[in-house]
Amino acid sequence: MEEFALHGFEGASVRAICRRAEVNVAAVNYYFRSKENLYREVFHQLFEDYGRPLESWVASVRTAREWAQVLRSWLRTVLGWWVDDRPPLVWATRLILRERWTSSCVAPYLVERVFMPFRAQLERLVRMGLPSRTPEADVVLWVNLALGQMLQYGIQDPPWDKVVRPAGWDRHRWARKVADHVADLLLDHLRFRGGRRR
Amino acid sequence: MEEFALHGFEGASVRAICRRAEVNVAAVNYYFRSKENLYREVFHQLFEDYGRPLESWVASVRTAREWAQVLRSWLRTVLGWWVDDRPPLVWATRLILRERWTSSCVAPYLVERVFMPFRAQLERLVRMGLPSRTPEADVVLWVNLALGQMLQYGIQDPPWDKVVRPAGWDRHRWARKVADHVADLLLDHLRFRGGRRR
DNA sequence: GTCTATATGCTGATAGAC
DNA sequence: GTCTATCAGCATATAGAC
Repeated sequence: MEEFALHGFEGASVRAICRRAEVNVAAVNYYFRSKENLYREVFHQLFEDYGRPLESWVASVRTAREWAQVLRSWLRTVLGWWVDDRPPLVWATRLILRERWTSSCVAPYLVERVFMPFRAQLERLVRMGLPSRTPEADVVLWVNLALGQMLQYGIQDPPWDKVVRPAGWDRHRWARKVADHVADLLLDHLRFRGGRRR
Repeated sequence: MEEFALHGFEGASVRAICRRAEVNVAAVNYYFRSKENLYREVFHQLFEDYGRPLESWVASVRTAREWAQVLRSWLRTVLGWWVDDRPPLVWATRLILRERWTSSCVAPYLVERVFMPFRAQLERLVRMGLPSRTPEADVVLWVNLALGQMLQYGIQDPPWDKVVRPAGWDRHRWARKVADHVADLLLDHLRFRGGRRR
């Protein structure tokens, strides 16, 4: 996972992976048949339950008060994941960002099974704050407003860390500030209209 | 430029570049001394004047009305660049996004000489809408809210294009919608307080 | 199953003919 | 300046000994 996250699919070498795993170089091809299959396996293991723990929060919303709380907590938690620089979260973030801008064979899996369901959670929360006949486009605008911030703050390595965060703020304190800013914005422009079953 | 934009620094091969340029493989090392120097040259040529044409807009703001207009035009124009899929803009976007998440030797140049000045334009516009003693952090929040959208919509290749834009919207019409949404948001929460000389 | 040795191919860089 | 041939090194994958 770490080798792929640091160097990408092409940049990571089977030799380096085997050296770090303390196995011989033939092991990858013996157990996985190819480097590509190993890469797929990494994604399945890393992303199988991505976003799953938050699903119950969204499903439990009943009142306007709960809606506001869950929306804020969801943004705080998820942004917290994206700025986390410890394994395995940092590997997941790096791999998503890599696949987003240079897609490989796993990109369809990542979009369909990981990103779309994850995104659907926020979409559902946003829909609760808009009239029932709101066009799809307006929902997407608000969802992407928030998701754009995830992208922005995922990976804060030099020299780009200077660009993303003011001096004197550590990543976690800043992530909370950003999440609250986005939450305030959403709560300011949306109004709870009751949780609708899909 | 295109080879580096499509495959990255490591993925692009000197042979492929020379084939496409219809020169022999020794030419790169003869003229540039190394592949890395060629890469640097690509960045200098591509980014020397990035964002320059918009600087005069920002400098010309005098009234609240002009401020609102320039802010909106700036966002529309820049987002238009980021969703543009024609050379050389699409190469520039791809290279920025690559360098953002897997930095190489040119990243410091890109941050200092390209991204920071570009970002400073928006920062100046945002500052015009906030009280003079507003903490740095609040300015960064608003600037990044907008810049996060650029990232989000830069490169809309499958399968990620489904994630970013509702069905039935072409990229340019959608980019305008997004820019206006962000502009409305900023104009809603900020108020022109006079352009201050820096 | 585990490992070494090797096959085959591509990489960036360069020596030397023209 | 331009080009071909070649170098040394690394890549994935695999054959075959143990």
